[in-house]
Amino acid sequence: MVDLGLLVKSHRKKAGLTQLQLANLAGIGKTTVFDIEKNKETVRWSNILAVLQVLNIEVEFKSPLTENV
Amino acid sequence: MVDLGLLVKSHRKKAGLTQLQLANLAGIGKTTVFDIEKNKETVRWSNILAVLQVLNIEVEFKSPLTENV
DNA sequence: ATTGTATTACTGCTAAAACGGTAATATATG
DNA sequence: CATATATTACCGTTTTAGCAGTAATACAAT
Repeated sequence: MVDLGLLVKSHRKKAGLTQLQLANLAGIGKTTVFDIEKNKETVRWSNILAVLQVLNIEVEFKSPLTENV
Repeated sequence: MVDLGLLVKSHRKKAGLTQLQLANLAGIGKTTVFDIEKNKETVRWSNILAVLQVLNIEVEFKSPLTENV
């Protein structure tokens, strides 16, 4: 697994956004953005997806069975 | 985005597991496994991770900024 | 067709995530 | 240093995901 929290944080910084701005853009609460950056894994998948979309981050799943997207 | 539900389902089948068995192995409820396979995005990230671990599926995040893992 | 198994669907209850507010700490910036 | 902004942390409240139980439907297999 990758450090999702750090990934989100670095992308947010690169985009020049504060946690609050990112939260608003993603349509979620600031606390949740904070939690995601802290790698709290009990957040909703939908909330993570919302953040990733704003930051233009894609998700890929890989396994020995999948050589595709 | 990929069809995570279908991905989980196909991997589960390949592993010869029922939803209930997968749920038990992942330490979550059968309802949640069902929800994941139905692409319900309001499930907890931790529960998705638990299922992915059992099925040996890895997660990757990609963006124009990340050429690495 | 019938029996068995798996999946899908629905229902309350409970636990906890999400949230805004606020406060304290940290991190700039002048 | 001082001021401003951002981050981290904590706290109630509200919302809701998670869950087991159950029932109904689908799907095999005999």
